[in-house]
Amino acid sequence: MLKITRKVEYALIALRHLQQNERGKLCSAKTLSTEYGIPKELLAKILQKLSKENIILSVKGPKGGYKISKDSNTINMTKFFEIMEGPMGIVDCYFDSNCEQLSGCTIREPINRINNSIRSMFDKMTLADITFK
Amino acid sequence: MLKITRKVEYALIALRHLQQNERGKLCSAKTLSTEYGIPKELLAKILQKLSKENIILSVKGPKGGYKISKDSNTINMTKFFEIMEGPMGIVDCYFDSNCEQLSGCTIREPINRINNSIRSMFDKMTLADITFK
DNA sequence: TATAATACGATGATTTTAGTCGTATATAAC
DNA sequence: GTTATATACGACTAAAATCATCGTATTATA
Repeated sequence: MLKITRKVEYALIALRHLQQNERGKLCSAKTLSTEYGIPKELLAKILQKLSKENIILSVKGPKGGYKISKDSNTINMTKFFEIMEGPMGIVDCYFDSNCEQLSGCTIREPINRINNSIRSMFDKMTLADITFK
Repeated sequence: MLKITRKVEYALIALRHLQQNERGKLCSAKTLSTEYGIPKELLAKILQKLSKENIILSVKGPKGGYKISKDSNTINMTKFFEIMEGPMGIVDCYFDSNCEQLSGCTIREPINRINNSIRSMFDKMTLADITFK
């Protein structure tokens, strides 16, 4: 419980690498995959998602690959997690609420408070805090 | 990702009920189960665990059941989560580390910082914050 | 002695997460 | 223009975690 997924982990590893890479230099999914022992196809899809969201930039063809984009610094961790995994909340009932507590949920408020605390914590944390420091 | 489990959810609902119950009055697993629409056997096991950890007190036999213990106020959420689910961390490599990053994990430190932030947040939060307020 | 409760381990089902495969598209180099 | 190497993307399979059930033992009340 309260875990981040491998997808997020892999994304952070890749982003850190690209972030610290020489400016403008491209790095392919294959390179990253072999360097960090991450399944290639899986990493590829992760990089594609990051690219789609303009966190990284992609170049196709031989000698192609990815590099970090300027946007990456401005993104906070809440947004990053939601890009990678969809809506973030410690319980599901915030998004797809088909929860059927017979007599009304008694822990909604306290759960809400926990949730807000976590979100506000990640709001204040930028992607660069993870990929640089 | 970053979700609490149903087990924890059910525990909190049950604890809140017991907390707000008349002092000394017992409440059975069956009662709680039907009142909140929680699978009986599952809830039973959760209550047994809480009892084993002295968060609640159990009485066997007909007219038996559970009631809140005094200890429950002194427990923080980090401890509570760990009682319910074992070691708490946003990644596994803190406990059973058989992680095989070929060239050393590059995100260990930042992940650590996130982890500490979450833990310290839950350290400051008591079970009573959830079951009372 | 029958009944209603907790105690607990084993097993099965479901859901989520992780990983793979196949195919299309773009582009550099020859 | 053909080949090789890269990204793009959707469908599928595998593995793991979570959720739930079952069976049986124990305890204590009436």
